Amino acid sequence: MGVSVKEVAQRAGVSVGTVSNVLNRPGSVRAETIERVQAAIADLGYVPNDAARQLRAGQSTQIALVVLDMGNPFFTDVARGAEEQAALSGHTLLLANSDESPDREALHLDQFERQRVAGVLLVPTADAAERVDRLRERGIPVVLVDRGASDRSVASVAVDDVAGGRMAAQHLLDQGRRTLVFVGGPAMLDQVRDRLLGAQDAVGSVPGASLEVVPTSGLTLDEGVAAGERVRALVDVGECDAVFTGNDLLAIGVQQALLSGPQPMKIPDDVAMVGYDDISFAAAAVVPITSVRQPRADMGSTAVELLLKERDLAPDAPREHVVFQPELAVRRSSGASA
Amino acid sequence: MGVSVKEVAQRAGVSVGTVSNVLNRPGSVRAETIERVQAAIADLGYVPNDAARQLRAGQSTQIALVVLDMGNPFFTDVARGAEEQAALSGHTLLLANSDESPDREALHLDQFERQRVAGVLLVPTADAAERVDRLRERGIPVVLVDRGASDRSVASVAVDDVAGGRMAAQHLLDQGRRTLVFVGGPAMLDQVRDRLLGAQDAVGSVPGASLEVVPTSGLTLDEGVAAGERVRALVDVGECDAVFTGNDLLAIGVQQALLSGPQPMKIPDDVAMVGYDDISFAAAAVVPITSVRQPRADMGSTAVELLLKERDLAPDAPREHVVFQPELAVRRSSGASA
DNA sequence: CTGAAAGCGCTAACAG
DNA sequence: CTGTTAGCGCTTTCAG
Repeated sequence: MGVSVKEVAQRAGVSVGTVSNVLNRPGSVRAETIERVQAAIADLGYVPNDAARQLRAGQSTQIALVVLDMGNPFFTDVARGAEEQAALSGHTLLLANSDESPDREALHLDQFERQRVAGVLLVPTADAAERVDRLRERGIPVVLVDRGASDRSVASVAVDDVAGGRMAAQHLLDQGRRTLVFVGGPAMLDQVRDRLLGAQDAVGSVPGASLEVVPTSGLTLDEGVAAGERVRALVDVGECDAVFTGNDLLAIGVQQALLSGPQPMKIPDDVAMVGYDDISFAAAAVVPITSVRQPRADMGSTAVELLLKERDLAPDAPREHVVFQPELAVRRSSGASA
Repeated sequence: MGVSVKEVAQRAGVSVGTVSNVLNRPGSVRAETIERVQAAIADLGYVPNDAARQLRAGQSTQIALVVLDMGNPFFTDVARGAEEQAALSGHTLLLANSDESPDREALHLDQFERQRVAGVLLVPTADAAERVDRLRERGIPVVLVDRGASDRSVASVAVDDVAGGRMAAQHLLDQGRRTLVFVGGPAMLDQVRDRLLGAQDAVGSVPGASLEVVPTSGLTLDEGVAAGERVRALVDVGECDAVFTGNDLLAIGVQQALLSGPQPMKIPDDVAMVGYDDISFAAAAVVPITSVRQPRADMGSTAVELLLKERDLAPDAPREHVVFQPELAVRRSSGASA
């Protein structure tokens, strides 16, 4: 179809090998020849064919990132960090969305296998262990993102979600709240589970404090709205004076439900709230939301770094597990300033 | 490196051609042979190499979408619509972010050219006409998204932004507001320009009404916060009683600025607000934001449809220009219910 | 420093 | 229905 090295070579009066050298090892070509070749490239409008190059190389120059929800600013920020870091080494980022569905995740992973990507950064849905092993057997390095993998020989970069959950619950307890509710799910997501574990830990060490769980089937705004209705019922009967949500999208949804309708609740008076991720919308909510902050961009760039290191690691060598510590961004929703 | 058709063929006791047939035209192969080949594929863990397939085909099966801001839910929704439609025809979506930068846009476009993608859906930064022409000369079809292209022979799918702008301003005027401010930029973005034009049109037909422009250098939350400070000053001196922003991110930022500080403004009493895009966060803002709604997912899927039609269109044939009509989602920020 | 030639993995004729 | 073969465009020895 298009213009190929052959035509460029012909036009410049050199061989294809020389054209390739001009493109990839200009140091080994006479200056005058380079010029001639480049003139031919410009004249003909030659554009290298990545597929051919890649077929030859045996591997693509793309790094794939599979996230749980592209509509969640948390993940787009992680992606941004990853993209920048990838660019530094001439790699390009391929972004895919699993929508928290293992099937969609598998579909994407299959596709990446066929593409022979240079590596995969995966925010896993549930136990994606099998899929991960398979990729690695095929020679595609994998780094788990936003989730620890202490038990496995897979590199990972995550935030200490147990600490984050504990931090959130402790903050609520410090404000004198005692009947906490955790909103989040699906339970099989490790991130969610860990945040809940941390919260339970904090609550468990305060006599008289309780933590109930309102499960959701996803970490989205809509799920938050639905869960908010159930939280409202609990508040009404005096069984909830504080809410901790699995992420900020959920928190924003819960808040929306709590504040709407004929009898809007007072936040933080009736219920205090803490979210997770500290996305920029959390600060812009009706009542600005206290949230557990994660170093999003750093997670992305670190994941890429770990991935690139994989190349010179023996298959059975131990892997790095980078764990960031979360911070609490305190805002009005938790009633801390009062 | 990996397993290839050759090894599968050997193992199954057939030729490579037959393996290829099993994969691509199973109808023309005996059932028993198919089984044998598939067993070999499973045993060996064979995964087709896309690069080779693509090299042969001359074109990839990927469709690229370049958006202005991956952090903006508006664009991720467009992407979602596009991805689903693309999947219907066995295509895969490649998402790229220009961050409103023509340079980054060019970088991505170059990369897509090398990849020989099946087509490009582009939300153009400024006048990307040259780049678009070049892609099309190279045989890569292009569809412009979120922006009309009436003057050009390039297919496009957009929303009538002039009508949207007019609608927003008219709504504000209907509430009795007279000193409007438009927040948005950069001015070179066609979407922004059209929305402003529509607003000016509406304002121009009401005696005594005015429209001032507070320019921004991007359509982000942060830019909105910065612009909000300037809006506040205008409100203070009585030169603004209503704000219309180029998109919802800006609106949320402006609102955040207006509501913070020692003297928070009253919305809609002191200033009424209307945004654009109707992203889900608009309804969850401190004061729920009235916004001009665009059919995001439809725009994405329609763009893919137009792109696929391109293949059987003569280079100089006229192109379709799908234009959706926006709707106004009225909420508290514009004071309409009062 | 440059040219010739082999081959990456796959598909599509074309024969048989 | 199945086997053989010729490239797709590129890089990379290996000679010269």
